[in-house]
Amino acid sequence: MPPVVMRQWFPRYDRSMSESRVPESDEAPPAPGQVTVELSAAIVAATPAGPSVLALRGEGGGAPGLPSGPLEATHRTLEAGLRSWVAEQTRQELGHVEQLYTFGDRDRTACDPGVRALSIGYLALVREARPAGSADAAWEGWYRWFPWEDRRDGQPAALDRLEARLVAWADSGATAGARQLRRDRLAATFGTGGDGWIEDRVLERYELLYGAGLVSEAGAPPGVGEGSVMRADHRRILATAIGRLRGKIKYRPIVFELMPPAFTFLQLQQTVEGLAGIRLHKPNFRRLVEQQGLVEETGEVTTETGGRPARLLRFRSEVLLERPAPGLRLPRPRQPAA
Amino acid sequence: MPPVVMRQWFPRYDRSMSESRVPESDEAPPAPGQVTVELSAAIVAATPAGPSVLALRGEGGGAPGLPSGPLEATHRTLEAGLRSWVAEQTRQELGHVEQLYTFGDRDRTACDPGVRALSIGYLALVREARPAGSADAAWEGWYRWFPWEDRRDGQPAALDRLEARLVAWADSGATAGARQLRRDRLAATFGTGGDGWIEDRVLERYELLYGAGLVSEAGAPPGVGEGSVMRADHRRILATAIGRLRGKIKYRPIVFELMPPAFTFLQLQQTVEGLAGIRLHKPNFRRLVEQQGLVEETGEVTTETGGRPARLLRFRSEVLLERPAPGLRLPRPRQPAA
DNA sequence: CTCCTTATACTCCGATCGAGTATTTCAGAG
DNA sequence: CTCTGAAATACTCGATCGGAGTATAAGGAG
Repeated sequence: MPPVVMRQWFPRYDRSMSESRVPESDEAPPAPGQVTVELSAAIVAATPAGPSVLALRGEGGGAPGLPSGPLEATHRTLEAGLRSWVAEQTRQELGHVEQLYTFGDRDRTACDPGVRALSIGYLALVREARPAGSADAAWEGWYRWFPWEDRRDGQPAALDRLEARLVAWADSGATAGARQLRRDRLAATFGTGGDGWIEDRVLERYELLYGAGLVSEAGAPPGVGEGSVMRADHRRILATAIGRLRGKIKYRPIVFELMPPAFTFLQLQQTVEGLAGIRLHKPNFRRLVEQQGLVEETGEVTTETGGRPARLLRFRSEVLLERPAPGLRLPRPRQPAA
Repeated sequence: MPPVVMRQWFPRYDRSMSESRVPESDEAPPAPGQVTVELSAAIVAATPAGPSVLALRGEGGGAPGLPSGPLEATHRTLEAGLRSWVAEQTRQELGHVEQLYTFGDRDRTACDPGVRALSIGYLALVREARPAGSADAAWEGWYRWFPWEDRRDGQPAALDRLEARLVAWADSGATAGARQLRRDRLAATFGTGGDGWIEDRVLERYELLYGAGLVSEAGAPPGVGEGSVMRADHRRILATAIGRLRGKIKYRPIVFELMPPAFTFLQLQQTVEGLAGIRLHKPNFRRLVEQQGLVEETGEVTTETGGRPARLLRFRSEVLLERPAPGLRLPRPRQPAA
């Protein structure tokens, strides 16, 4: 996968940055039997090269993580708590925010087993990937952590490597029944061989890879797994975020939360392609967006795109009131008739 | 709405019941600043008359609630904790279980404000609505709590009553801008007038009604709101469950988790209609199910349906591996050309 | 002026799906 | 035994959706 170039839709953005306070984790050590709650956000922005998330450098050379912090008594709502941590650690103005999932497996939190660590993951979308806001925060292409999820240029090499090892994993089941079960699960999540690939099932694929020991873990020697490592369960949260976003663009006009106020058809298409990790047919995508009434022309054009000047569009927020499910149905290659 | 008749697909089920232990809530009073976690399940079963949930009678004449209990240190995972509470309080064998949402607003928990009460809601599906398992548990049609959500026999009277009051609520906004915002939100969630009604948005509708003070609350005089009351935030969890289920049947074959091993087309259709709260076109539903390859014939027929004997079907679980999104697309009446 | 690049417009055609109608097959009443 | 009603099942029509391909327009660089 080519490195994500951080050219922005809005390259001219420039605002004074200020450093953020690192959360102090030594406020009160949790007593045994108690519950701690961590709020984490996968903050996503779109760039021409693909979607990016805001990652915080790990302390002391550790694995990077998502912006996060503990739930505190002062937070009126969970989302408010999340927003306050994000505001403190980054300089982003969050647009759409939604809760993803609450993780709480006892055996998957490496730390003190006497304390129950709940982790509530959130997805947040921002319109422009501003300068990260602190020296510890940086925008990174999200496929860095999920290289097998990017099928825009055909099946990625990472997936080629993984597939062989996944088959080996399936065949290493203890009993014949277990092997069949593993093969079935493999077929359902990875679609075996590229056809039948379902973009949404990011978390299911990650969990399968995790169970099969095929993703890198913090502390493991390099090369043993695919993709970069994240702190705690943050990579799992990111997988959930990607899956949710991929699923949701199909039935809600959520992509526009990632777009600047005015954009071209191709920019919109490339954003969707980046999110979904697949390529789309240009004329059909155009027609789809047009006839869905999701956008309207601003009247202006831009010549920044290279060839013929492109008309600029804006999102028609009225569709939220008009149409029932104004999403961008992703085309699925039609099966040849049986 | 006619009262839900508890005739079962499986009326012949008969197993010795045993009383369940009521959870002791006095194990250790939470200290200020601490976090408590309650796990609650909306357990859903399908009956010919419509979907039902298992409700626990409220103690001392209080409002009924969902099976639930606090997260404990012995629970390995959140789902395991939920299952153990459900096993203790009911006699149901849960099939599909999925996490819905974590609620944690400080101001919406009526009890001790010093303690943060998290509430993690789950959706669970069971194949047969067995006898409730304890004298305190009972199956209830879910539209009892959401009468405005049942559009199977046209727009329900409850919604008629509500609409007038919702418009009044919208028009009582402080500023012109607030009024427009309220009208827009109303249009988006309720579809104003019946067309544009989107089944999934159950929670959004409930939250709007809640905010407008139009749903019954515990302790309020009868008649002030529509629908029955539930303990704590359990009604909110149920709203989330209904919405999730309605959304999910469209892209995953989840209805079959509610069906007995063999069933007829009409039973399947009525189950879907009950869940979605709308009526479907019989021949088209048939064709849809057939050509989707979701079911296969068992070879047997049943005469219990009244007229011509109906063939019995079973779910083809293989489709989970074959097809990408094997859901039951719900038909949406086509708009007359503009 | 040529060529390259991108934007935009249009066509074809199979598959989908809403809507309606006709036919079969049983149970039970007369 | 026959009629009747209820439900199951089968078939048709036509609009539209949407995948795939191709053609044309309009700028910039050389």
